Amino acid sequence: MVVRRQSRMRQAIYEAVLNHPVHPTAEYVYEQLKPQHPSLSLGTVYRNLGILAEQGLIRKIESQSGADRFDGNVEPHFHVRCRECGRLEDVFLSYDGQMDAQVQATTGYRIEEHFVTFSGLCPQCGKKEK
Amino acid sequence: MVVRRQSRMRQAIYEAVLNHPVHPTAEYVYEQLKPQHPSLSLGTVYRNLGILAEQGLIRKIESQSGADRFDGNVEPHFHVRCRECGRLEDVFLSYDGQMDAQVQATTGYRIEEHFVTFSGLCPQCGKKEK
DNA sequence: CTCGGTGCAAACGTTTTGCAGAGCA
DNA sequence: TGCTCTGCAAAACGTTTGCACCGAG
Repeated sequence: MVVRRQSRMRQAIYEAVLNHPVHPTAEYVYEQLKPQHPSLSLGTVYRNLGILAEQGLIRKIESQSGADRFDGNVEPHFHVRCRECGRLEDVFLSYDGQMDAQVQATTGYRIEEHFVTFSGLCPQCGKKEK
Repeated sequence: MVVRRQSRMRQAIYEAVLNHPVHPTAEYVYEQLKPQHPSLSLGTVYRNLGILAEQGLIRKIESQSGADRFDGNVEPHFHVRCRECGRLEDVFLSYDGQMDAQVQATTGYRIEEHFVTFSGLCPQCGKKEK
């Protein structure tokens, strides 16, 4: 890997992901930082989110239909997504590493991790649907 | 929902997904059907895959980095993806519906289902990496 | 001074959409 | 005949990349 220098922009992008309660998209991070950093470009946001994910400082979460999201919490944890409004939140359940071993034995894959995503309706959308 | 008519094209697209061992992309379905249906267009494939998924006849699987994949198996089951070559296969583990209830209780979401994706190296890529 | 970071804009791959015509009920 | 489905092409969308300049070390 290339040796990375310290850069104010990357630090700001990192903090924007860390400090945000939701799991922001690249576009969202861009809009958050644009006021304080008028020269910022979207390409830089994408580049740095990619670098940060590669370094293991943040995680990239693929979102079904729509833009990728990023997560400042790198501990194993799961997510719940509202199928109506797309809201994505953390779920704290114990990570069952035994499942990885079990799948590794039956599939022949060298399993490194697994992701769990719950899907349903968030409280707001659940009310509307009734 | 709009009342759907029967269409040969949609039926053919449905069968292409069902009869295929892997989890095909829209592009792949298109290439499979093009020889027998020279007038077929990619837009029609996308439209019909969307309709079939909406009707619950197939499932849409979001694939991290790359094109969406479709799955003719609508029974709850999980997937394993090779992080190197992107191969996606089924994993048969018992579906734990209790987890849904547990998450519903702690998050307030009305949970309908959950998805599990294992990630690692497939046997071929595992060999290369050694 | 060197080499990584940045802004800008163009390009990319995937998916969606507007339209006019074909086809099912 | 109604309204859906289709092909086509253009456009939308999220993301990546080439380039020239800026800036950290």
